[in-house]
Amino acid sequence: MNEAPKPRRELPKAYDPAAIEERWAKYWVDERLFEVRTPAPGTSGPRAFTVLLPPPNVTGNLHMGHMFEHTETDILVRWHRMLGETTLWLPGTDHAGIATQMLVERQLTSEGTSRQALGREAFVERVWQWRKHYGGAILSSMKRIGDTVDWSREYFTMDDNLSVAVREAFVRLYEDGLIYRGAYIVNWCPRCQTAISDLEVAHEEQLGKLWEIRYPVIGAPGEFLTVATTRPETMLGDVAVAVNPLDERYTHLVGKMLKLPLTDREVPVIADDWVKSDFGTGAVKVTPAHDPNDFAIGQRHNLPAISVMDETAHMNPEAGPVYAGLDRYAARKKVLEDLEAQGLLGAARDHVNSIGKCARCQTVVEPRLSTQWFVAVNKEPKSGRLSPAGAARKAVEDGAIRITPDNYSKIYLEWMNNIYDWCISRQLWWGHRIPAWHCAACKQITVARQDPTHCAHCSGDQITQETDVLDTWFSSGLLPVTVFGWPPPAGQSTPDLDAFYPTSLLVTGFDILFFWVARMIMLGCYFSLDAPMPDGSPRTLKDSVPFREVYIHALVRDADRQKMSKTKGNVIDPVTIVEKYGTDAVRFTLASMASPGTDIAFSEARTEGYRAFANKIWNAARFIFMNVDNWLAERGAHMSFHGLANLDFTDRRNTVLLGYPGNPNGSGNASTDSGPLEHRWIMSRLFGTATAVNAALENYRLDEAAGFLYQFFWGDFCDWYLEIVKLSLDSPEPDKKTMAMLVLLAVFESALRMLSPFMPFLTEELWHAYYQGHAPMKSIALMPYPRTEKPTNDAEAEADMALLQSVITNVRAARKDLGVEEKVSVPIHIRTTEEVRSLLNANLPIVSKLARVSDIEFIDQVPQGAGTRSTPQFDVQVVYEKKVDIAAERERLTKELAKLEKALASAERQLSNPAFLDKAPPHVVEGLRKAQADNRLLIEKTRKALDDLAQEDLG
RNA sequence: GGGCGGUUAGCUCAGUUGGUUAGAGCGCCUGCCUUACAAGCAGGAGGUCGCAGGUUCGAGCCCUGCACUGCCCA
Repeated sequence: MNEAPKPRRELPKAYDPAAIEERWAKYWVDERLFEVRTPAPGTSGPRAFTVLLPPPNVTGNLHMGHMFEHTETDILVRWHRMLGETTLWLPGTDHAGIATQMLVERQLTSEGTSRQALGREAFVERVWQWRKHYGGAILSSMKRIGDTVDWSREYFTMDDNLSVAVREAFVRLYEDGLIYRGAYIVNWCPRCQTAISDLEVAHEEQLGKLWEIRYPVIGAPGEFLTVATTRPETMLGDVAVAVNPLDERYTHLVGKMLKLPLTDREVPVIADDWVKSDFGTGAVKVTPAHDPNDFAIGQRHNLPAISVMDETAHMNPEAGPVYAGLDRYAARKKVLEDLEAQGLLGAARDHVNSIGKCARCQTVVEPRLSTQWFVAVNKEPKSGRLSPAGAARKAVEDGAIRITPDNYSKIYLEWMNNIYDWCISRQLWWGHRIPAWHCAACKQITVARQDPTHCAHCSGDQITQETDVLDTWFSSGLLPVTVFGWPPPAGQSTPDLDAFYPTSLLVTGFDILFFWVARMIMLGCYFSLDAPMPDGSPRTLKDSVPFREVYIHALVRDADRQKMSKTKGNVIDPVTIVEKYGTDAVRFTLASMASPGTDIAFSEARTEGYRAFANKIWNAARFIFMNVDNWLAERGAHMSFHGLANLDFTDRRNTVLLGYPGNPNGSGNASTDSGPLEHRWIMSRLFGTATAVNAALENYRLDEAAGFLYQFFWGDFCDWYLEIVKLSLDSPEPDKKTMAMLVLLAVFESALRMLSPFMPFLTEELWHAYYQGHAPMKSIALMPYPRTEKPTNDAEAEADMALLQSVITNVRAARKDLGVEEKVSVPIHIRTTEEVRSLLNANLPIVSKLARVSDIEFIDQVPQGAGTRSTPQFDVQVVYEKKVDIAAERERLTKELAKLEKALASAERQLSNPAFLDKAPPHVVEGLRKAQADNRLLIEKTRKALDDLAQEDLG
């Protein structure tokens, strides 16, 4: 077992993330702190919280989007773990068929060879080699940024066990009638030479032309039907021209034949509703083999489909000898020239059309007629279950899956309602090869779990395996069940499915809501039904979902809100930023900007700010350690955690304070109920912050949670509490000092735990330093998260402290008005109530120290004018002889007066309205009355101050 | 063309079921090397909440229209 890296108790003056982060990152992995054993069957442990990592592409590197996604997930995962749940975050990568194949092929090209030269088997072996050597880059980055995943369960979609499951799933869907093979128009990438799914096509608006071509009408010399097209080269594959049946311009032509220019074919004029009369000329050429809409028309009218291009988007012999061999764009040029020459080319108009490009290589996609494998997502299987898409809709409609932000549910359902059959075959070599065999004799297909030797239909042995592989998303869509051991033995479940399925949460980006999320839901709901519930009862839709919650995170953009892209050159590499500012600062930046549904404009300035925050905490720790070490040394004691020995980890009603550490005398009750104000106040703020942070995390408001922590640590703890507590730490009274020490330590320890999910490295370092090698756990990440069932805020302490702060701030401001030097202590005069007076008297040292006040005199009337500040509760005057900047003072007072008068007017308007008094809730009316009274007084005082100023100016 | 969002301080964003004088971070201005922290401390400036109507005692928030803008789908 490794010792925890020894944190230095004597901290360097400045926080240096580079010095600590790699050490802890390695420690977390080496110690296997976040591995989760499968609970033994029948045991009922604490609730499990399970998250499946959306598998990054095995060829990929960590980019800002990953960093953000992982930060959000890790915060939530660490939080749940610290709440005592059995927390499993499962990492892995997918085999990324097209991307990986492309990459290795590029290597081969540079070596002067090719995939074809190598042959399929050797090529696949080569890809495995590549994966072994380079495929883990992103996983290393995950380790570096501290993702608390269970590395022992890491998966890869091409692993043996997952491959067996993928094959089983394919065979099952085929047997259930949900997988079929058919000839359809698919999106074909001529560069990748494979079919790709609808989702892998990115549409782009592009300025093109709409050409008009005249098709001669047969039997009517001189008459033409003019069609409009954006892709003239496809006319060589036309089989008809379609017009709208209601379009009177063309009714007389329907049924007639046209001469197809540049060919010797004749094609009919048909009527179809789909044609829009107001588009182009109202007549469209029909090319079923090269356009999805035309394909549909072709189906409706029983037209043939003539493919005029090959798989590389060059014209084939069907296009005719003149054009065969030309690239599609060269062919377009030639077709246009030839039409022009024959006088058949009409007008060419500018036209913005949407061009589909391959999401991988940006090549313009060619709709292509080919034979592919499909999942019939809208079909109900023979078993009578819901169709995959039907179940996936119902799961969200019924709330079995909750999507956050919830407007994505609508988008999801909208999309699911319009989903088409899913093309799952890819013409690649890298991937799960489709387990289907074609029989040369009877032409039938045999789909089997074990490689067959004979055709299942005619028993012939002339069978060859299908060459296509499966879409990567098919295997990643199965992950939620396959990573837990699906398929189970017949009629049974698996221990992992029992313990971890359905998973609790999926954190992912909007862009793969359909790519992957919808597919996981379809496949998860389908296949998990095989496994009964842990108690043996049948699984229903509610428990068949792959996850109960989906949190859709936003996009990370650059500081100018531009999408990051390699072509724009504005990509921010998270690793570079991490090295510059520290992982914690980057994580905190992302968390604090993670308002659900809003894209993040990532700015380094912001990260710099949060590095300053980390430094602030670092230095607070330095200060605390310096003091506590002296104090301990005086007693010959060291830090320990007596309270923890008795800590019941299952009693999670209150984990804000885990007992008071470092209490070497066994005495010194740290109860603060009646203690000094600052202790009661900081405790109240601590509990209040814990409540707020937990509530925010509950609602995926990481931005709010980060904000609360920032405010507490910097605002409350450092700016106020530490400054005040210095008085007690320097106190000659031992009891006072002990109490301060204990509260300070307890609050700091708790605050570190609260911050830990957000800044795991810094807090780990400081937490270990805190315990000087006597830490109660191997990691702060295994400690209970500060939480309390009953919010125990001390309203009185908070109100008193607010007043004290107000006095201090007003004195500081008045000092500035008079130009008092920072170091100089000055006497003040205060006019206030008896109550405030006694509060101030009880806390005189605080006011003296924080506002640099030498003496306080309570008087009945404070003169208005420079150096005086007024609030509803008090008037305070800084007594100091110095010339004031009259112009500046007048400006300030004038502005102040305007503000007050505006507020007063607003209050008076409302209070004089009977309807308002009648209908507004009492506390609003009361508040307004009080504000009105206060403002009247303050206005009077401000006016007086202005008058005095005028006098002074004259004098 | 269909759908979904956005418009609040110089920048990036919060703003709970409508309720008292709209907040934060960064940036900016002024003064301070006060022994935890100059990656700091203290004080300060800055917004008629895109525009126009409407509902309401009361609108940044609800409704209608408009303008600008982003994304997804076809």
